[in-house]
Amino acid sequence: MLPDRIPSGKDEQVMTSNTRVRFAPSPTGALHIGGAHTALFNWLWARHIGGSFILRIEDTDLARSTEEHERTILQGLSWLGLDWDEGPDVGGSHGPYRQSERREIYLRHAHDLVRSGQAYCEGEAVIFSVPKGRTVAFDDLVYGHIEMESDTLKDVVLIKSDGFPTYNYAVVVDDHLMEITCVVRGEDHISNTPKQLLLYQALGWETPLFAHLPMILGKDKKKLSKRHGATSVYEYRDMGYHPDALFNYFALLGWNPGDDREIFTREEAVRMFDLTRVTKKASVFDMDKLNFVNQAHIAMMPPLERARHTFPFWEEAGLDPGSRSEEWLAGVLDLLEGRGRTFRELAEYTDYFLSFEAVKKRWGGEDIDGERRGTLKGFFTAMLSFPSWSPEELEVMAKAWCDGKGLKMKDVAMPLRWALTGRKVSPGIFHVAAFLGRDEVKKRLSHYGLI
RNA sequence: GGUCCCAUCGUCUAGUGGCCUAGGACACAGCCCUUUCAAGGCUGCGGCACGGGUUCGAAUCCCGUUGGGACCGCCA
Repeated sequence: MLPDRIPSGKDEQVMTSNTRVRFAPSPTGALHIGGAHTALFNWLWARHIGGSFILRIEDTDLARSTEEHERTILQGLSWLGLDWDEGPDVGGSHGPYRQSERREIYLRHAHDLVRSGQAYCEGEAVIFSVPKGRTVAFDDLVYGHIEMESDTLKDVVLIKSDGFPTYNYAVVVDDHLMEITCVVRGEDHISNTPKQLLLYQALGWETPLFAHLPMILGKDKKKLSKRHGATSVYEYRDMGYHPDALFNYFALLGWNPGDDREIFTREEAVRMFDLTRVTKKASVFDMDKLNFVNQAHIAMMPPLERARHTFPFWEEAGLDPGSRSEEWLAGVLDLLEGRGRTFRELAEYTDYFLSFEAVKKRWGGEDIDGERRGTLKGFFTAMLSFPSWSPEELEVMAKAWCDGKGLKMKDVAMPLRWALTGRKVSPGIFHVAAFLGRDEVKKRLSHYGLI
């Protein structure tokens, strides 16, 4: 009754086309990390094997479900780059895809169970009587063989007093009717699986395959919650993470391609993904690693795209990137050469290109005494009248000038850095100067009385 | 409490009995590069939870202990 073969290797080609997996969120909040991770693995498997990815909304909790949350979840999935073949918004041949719209169906099958003596009514509720003395077993694609005695289970409420189905019941009815072939969900559902299996048997339905995914925990190894920081994918977007990077990082939580590759594109992940390579141990969400992955993705994206992603963060910082061309903005970011782990940092690290005001707020021209000021004036004046304005030639010129005066490069580079950026760190300062242009550099140096 | 699951560096992991004096990545430390900070390169730190078996041989198989997690809701 339980298909005990798992699709792998050459068999994949045969079984593929009708593979159907689903992500079934409850619209009681934003799309959080755990949900996104589960959705991602379902999507990855569907796309890898050429099957269908179905989205189903489990809105049977009247008190907490809202349309607003449903919209947010759908948008969150889209932001992550996950698309679905059937769902509440796009429809499909196995709808409706909202449980609140399938009440007749749940009621019908519940009554069948009552009629056949496998369930009983208690007030308005319908309850499944768990058969005694049965060993319920299944072969999880990730966790292997799992079995449990039915005697350890309590009867299962099927229909609540409000007429809505419970999770454990609705999930069985829907997965069957929607012809889901493999249920991929969080490991917290392993304990629920036996009672669902009993329901499949009572209804006379074939069971799908199951693949449970390891949980994602916080740094303290406890279930991820607000205490651990951002938990919804939108918070990551707002902090300046690229969806491809979050995608890449999520894919690495509980799975790896089998070689040493850690940075990959969506397409590469689809090609390499395999449910049978999913690990069993719960993993800790590590911001350091996410930052690294995000930095890697920012580094490999096309300059113009990088600029487009940074745009809103410049605006948020009160700057006016719209006054510049996209090419110019992309050029600014090119100067960063790998600096910055998030788009937010990219914007922050380049604010002085868009506004001298930001520089003035950070540095008032202090720490330069009279004697040094005189020396610097000499250099900056020479620099501003130097025929070439290419960063390389400016650097050569500066080096020669310093050598002639017995000075170190940093003796002139650091004051220039402060005057141009208002910071003690920046990309190569002659590259900054070159990009800013001779006039702007002159304006800033003159403001600080350095020419 | 009952049931189920898990257990390799701080973190993510490779590893399916000999290729492992355990490999990679992040983080951390140091060095190189250098006008600063990154990036890049190199080096280092650091792990098979513990105890029994099985075996010529165990991170890998079995049992137990310990630790962690999940479920046991008319939440999902």
